Amino acid sequence: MERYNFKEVEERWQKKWNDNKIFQTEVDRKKEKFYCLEMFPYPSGKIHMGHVRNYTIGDVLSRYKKLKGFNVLHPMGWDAFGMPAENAARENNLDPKEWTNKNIKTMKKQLKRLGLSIDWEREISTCNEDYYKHQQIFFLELYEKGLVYRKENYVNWDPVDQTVLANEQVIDGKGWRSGAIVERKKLNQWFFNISKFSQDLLDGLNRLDNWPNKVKVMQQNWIGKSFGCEIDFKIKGDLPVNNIRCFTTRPDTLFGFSFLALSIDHEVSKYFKNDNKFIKFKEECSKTGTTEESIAVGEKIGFKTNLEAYNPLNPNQKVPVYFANFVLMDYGFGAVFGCPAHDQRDFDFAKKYNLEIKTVVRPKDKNSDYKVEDEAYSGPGVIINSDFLNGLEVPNKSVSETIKIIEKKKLGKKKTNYRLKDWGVSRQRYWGCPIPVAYDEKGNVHVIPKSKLPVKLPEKIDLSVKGNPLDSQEDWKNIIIDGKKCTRETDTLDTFVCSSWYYLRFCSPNEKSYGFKKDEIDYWMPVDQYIGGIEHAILHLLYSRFFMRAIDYKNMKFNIKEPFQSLFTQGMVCHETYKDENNNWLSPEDVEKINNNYVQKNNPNKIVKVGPSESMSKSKKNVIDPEFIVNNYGADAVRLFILSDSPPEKDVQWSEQGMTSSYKFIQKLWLLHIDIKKKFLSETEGHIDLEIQNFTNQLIAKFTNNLEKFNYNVAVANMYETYNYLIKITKNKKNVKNFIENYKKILICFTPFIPHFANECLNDLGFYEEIKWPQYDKLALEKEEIKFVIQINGKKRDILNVKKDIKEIEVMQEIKNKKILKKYLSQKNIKKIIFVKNRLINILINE
RNA sequence: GGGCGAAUGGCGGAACUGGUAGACGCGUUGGACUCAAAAUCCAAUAGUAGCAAUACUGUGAGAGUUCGAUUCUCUCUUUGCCCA
Repeated sequence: MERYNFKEVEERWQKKWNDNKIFQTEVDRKKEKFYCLEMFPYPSGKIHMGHVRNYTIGDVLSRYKKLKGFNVLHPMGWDAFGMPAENAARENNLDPKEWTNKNIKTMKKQLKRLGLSIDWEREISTCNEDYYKHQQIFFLELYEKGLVYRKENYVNWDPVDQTVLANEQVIDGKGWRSGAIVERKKLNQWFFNISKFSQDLLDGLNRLDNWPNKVKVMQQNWIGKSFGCEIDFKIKGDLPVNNIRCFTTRPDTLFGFSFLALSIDHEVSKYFKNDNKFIKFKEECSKTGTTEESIAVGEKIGFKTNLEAYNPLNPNQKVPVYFANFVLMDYGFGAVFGCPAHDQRDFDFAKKYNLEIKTVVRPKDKNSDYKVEDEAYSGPGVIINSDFLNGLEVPNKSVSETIKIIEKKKLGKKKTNYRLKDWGVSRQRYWGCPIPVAYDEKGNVHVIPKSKLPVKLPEKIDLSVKGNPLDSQEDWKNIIIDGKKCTRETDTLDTFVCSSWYYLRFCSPNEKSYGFKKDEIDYWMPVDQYIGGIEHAILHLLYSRFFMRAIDYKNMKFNIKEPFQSLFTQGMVCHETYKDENNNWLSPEDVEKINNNYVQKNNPNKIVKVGPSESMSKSKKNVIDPEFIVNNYGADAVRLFILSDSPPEKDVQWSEQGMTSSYKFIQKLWLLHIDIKKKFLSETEGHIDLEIQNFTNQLIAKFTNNLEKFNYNVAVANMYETYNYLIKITKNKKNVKNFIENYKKILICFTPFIPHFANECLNDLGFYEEIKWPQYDKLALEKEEIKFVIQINGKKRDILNVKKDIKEIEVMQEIKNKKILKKYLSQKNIKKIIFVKNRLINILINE
């Protein structure tokens, strides 16, 4: 029997698509566009199963939309700057550029082998000068518009590697690479003024109807809008300080006030700069990281000043003023009032320094004797022990009423606060986009003129030095601007900047003068469907939303504000984890299943411990190499399997059996195809078979619906159902004139999933014209005969095959003839009959 | 601690708007083919009882609304993710 040679067929079709430039796209204003974008990969070496899943989901959608007649833009590129390249280069004494480009070459070949419908003419790579040149122009434009600025800020500093770490590189307070305890250090850094758009970014979420609610909620929390009030506290002491301004969201707890805490960077600190004890305290503080978590978990320490603050609502009360390590300058005004009874951090602090803990809120189910004892109470309740605030409901009434009183007494005013902070974009790294500025000897900023862009990265660098390699590139660093000796900025841009506008570049990938062409943006944008992992729910997606606004700000006049119309977040690919007797991870390749026991392949006496299924990761060795799978089973089979077992938004469990069954399914489809072709292709004389016509019509309806709703796993199930049906009728039916016509429609439905196979079969039937998504007949869906359910007292007792639109009386007639129902209905009183047209009848009787 | 989601056979999962629960796949069991195995094909497969027709139970637990609830409401349990 002829076997289906997936390798030969798939490579032939891929060549054909490539040679005929099938997926190349141009602006065509007569056609409706569809921009399908998957998050572009980091070129780490080889593609992994997560990529296969992500890009297959996007490919099914792109192919479907193309068949529906849309002008589909489906591009691909590389998020090519970043630390792994620098690290790999350092370890292996390579050039990061060479390393990256080699990986891109490999991965591109692997992606092509999957048969993705990508317009490779639009390929971009963020580490190319013709990409980052435009990014530098954007940077300067944002600088001119006042959306970029420089300020001193704290960073996580690894004292061993002499480098700055991102928050996620700090693990348990230690550097991920060196293991050194991370310090807080102040550095001059560049910032994007994203917080300027806080409200706009928040408002924009309301218009994103096709985003998962989860992601919108996460962004909303990240932006963190809160209402509160700023209050001026009067200060007594021997320093020239009269007032300290605080921000608080809980002014209603002012009567529980027992200390005032300042950030060590608060301007009051200038009076202590020569105080040795304070200097020591500052050093202590620098040992805590900068993340909100490390501050919450870490020990709270304070430095008592000789100042005292008056309670604005109770001028008889005076409390001490401290510097404290849990107050950051970024929040409010770097000063908070402490109410230990109702804030855990304040509580910890008060316990340590023996400060008063005064309860001013009681839970609703407690009486006014309630006292906070072991931990702070921050829940809802009623105000107590607070003079004129007593009895107010916490938090809704109490906060707003207190603010009113404070405003009336002119002690402070209502204020909206956002948690979202400006985006620090400076990275002390080589392998990133250079920031196009320089500094003169006095430290003044000079921008590099646009005509001198791009500022290219120096080619031959010494990566073995500690810290940022660019710092030691003297010949690159020193330049003359306007006759002045200047030094280049040696920090490079956060790679999130590169990915914040790549979706725009795809619209005009070859435009030389600017990052994109406005009229092409107007045609292609927004991205109609964006697909990627949930891990980018906040940063990347928020930065992209910001960038769109920042570019538009003051000049561009985009038609749209939001870059991504719809967002789909796909689940991860998981696999069981294996360990040997010494708890070393084992790869699935080294594990074998014999008689329901897992053993090591080369050593069947050694038992393997099977752990839970977790997302594939190199460190746990539970990875399956897509290249190996594609070579063994073919691209179509992999595409089919990766979509078949779970809904795309959920995690999928990799299974060898599942993979094999997808492979076998395609082989079976091929045998079926040969049978159908033999039996029905030359059939021009026979009859028109209504059954297959109905089946096909229903299938198209189901398939269309499932594709529209991303129910790809259900669509795959529809494919199996179709096979089961076709195999049956191919045997039983003969002389059917319309068999092939319907079969062709079915094959077209299959093309988004298994494009090589389905196109091959269509050609094999002599079908060479451009394929279009088949239409279905809505009226024909409502069949003549329907299944009608008979319920007695709400329980299903029988199913009748009846004609459509049957009347209640007719159903009752039918029922009377049914033996089974007689035993339920004879000599019983019918209380009530519920008749639902074309569905069921429910007869209620007395038992 | 807060927010959001999830819970359906041995497993992954399906079920349109409240109307036949378990589609489809995997696994398992039995059979055919074979000297044998693999592959392939056929059949069965929620549980309990029964030779069977069939009956009863059943969508995490408990209540509620309804003629009827996997679906809607409330309470609880477990669990995942994000934030702290």
